[in-house]
Amino acid sequence: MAENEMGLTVKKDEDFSEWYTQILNKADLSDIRFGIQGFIVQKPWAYMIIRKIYDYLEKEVEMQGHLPYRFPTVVKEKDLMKEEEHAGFTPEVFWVSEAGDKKIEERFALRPTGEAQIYPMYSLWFRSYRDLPFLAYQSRNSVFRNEMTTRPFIRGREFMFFESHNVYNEHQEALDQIKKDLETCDEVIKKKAKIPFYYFKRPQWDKFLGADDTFTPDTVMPDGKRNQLGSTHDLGTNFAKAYDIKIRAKDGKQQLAFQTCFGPGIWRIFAAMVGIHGDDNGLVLPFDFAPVQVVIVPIIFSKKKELTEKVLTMCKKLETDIRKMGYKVKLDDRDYESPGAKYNHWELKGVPMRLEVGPKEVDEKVVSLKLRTGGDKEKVNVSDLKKVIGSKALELDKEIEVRAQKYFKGNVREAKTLKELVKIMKEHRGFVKVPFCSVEMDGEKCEEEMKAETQGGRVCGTLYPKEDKVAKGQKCMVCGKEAKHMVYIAKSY
RNA sequence: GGGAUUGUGGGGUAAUUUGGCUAUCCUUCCGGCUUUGGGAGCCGGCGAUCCCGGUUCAAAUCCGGGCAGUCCCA
Repeated sequence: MAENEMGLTVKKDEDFSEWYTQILNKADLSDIRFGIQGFIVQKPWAYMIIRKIYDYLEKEVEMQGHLPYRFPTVVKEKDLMKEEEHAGFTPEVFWVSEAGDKKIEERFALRPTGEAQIYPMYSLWFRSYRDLPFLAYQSRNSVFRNEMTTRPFIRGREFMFFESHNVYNEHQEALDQIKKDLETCDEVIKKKAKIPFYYFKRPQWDKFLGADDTFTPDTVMPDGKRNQLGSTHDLGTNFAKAYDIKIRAKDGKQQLAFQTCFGPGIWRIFAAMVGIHGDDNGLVLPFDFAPVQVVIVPIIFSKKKELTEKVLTMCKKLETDIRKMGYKVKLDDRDYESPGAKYNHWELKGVPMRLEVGPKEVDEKVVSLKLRTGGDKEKVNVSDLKKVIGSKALELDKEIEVRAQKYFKGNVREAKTLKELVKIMKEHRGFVKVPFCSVEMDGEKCEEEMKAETQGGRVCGTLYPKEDKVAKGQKCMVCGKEAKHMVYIAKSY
């Protein structure tokens, strides 16, 4: 009877929007009642998962030689304006223009992404080709004055961010780094978080302003909308020109430095994990991301003291042993909740593995094990536990991965004509692969027409690094000219 | 950025149309008894009309403004 209030009351397939809102609340992931538009509180269960995403990313890029640093929370107006003058891009920001009751003469902004605050320093730091390459990153939040509808962890005015900003002598080094950024996304987002995605090269009209090329890992959410999980940019020497990042080359001449920047959207990755892996009972988490990996639920009886003692003694020993094995374990020995209530609670939170221990288990020296992804309860000998937790963790991860891949594949379709595309997007959304004339600037007008016809479909780009082949004689689905590329269309957040 | 809609205990709601008595019910939470192998039961208790202004004898209810949320569409 309490089911209606405590568990999820909608099915993910039937109303994803409502499901998403409910799970954020009921799994205790965020609190949207902070009271300033677009700013939310990340509660412990969410933040522990988010921190894990950071851990993996930081480890990956540090292995590539990136150094950590931390820039201030603010950025000078003059430096922001440079970005606009040279790249034509100024994000909407919050201005700091008063301190106490005094006006600040030269106002400054709460920082959006780091280019405008980092590159002026880079201009001071590098003098010689010997100073390069320079690879560094920071993990921190980003603030925009975003007037659009906000959605927790997907679009807000403040969000958790990660950015690397690299400087090179040669353009080839920049291109190599783009590939490494792709590998980083593969490693963390695909392999660890089990989120399938496409790596796109964005069309020229939709790249990061000031970049020569933009690449993005994009996935699709259960409501069929594209979720851009990050981006990496080949900046060429554009920003070096704007921010005066010059080095003395081997031959003695001054030259502009080449740059890349890479920014996985931490919250977007989190939102994808919640939305794609979760089910009608709650969160489903890959084993390594779970704040609690193994929960022990004792079956206890208030009337039978001795029996309860016996059960709890075994549970406490299990807890200690499992912790020693290196797993994050929790013994839920609350005596005022029924076992059923506990099962539902921890399933809502996405704990991967549950061990039940009652009098029967104590006598047989076993535990009953149940996986979050389903299947029957299994009895496991206590002496085999270490081995079994390890193998069950792999089994769970595999199951999550297979489900996610199947889901992703089911959200990719093909269309040859605009009419077909319109029909598909009306019914399914997701990614649709289509023949398209051009991803250079001359293709933009075809996108506009397609966007109007499909009510918001956008060209995500071409697959990278390996573009789809275009069959002979394929025509652009919009203008009918020869199709030079196969591109993917999707609506986005 | 466009449109729609909402704001009542921690969460979900009734009363709002037609202003009026002690603001309804469910749940959570707290205390007690009892119970525990898939969301137990009974008894008792705490707890609310988003903010500012206006109209009125009287405002959760009507009017104006603000703040915030949700949904649909770009």
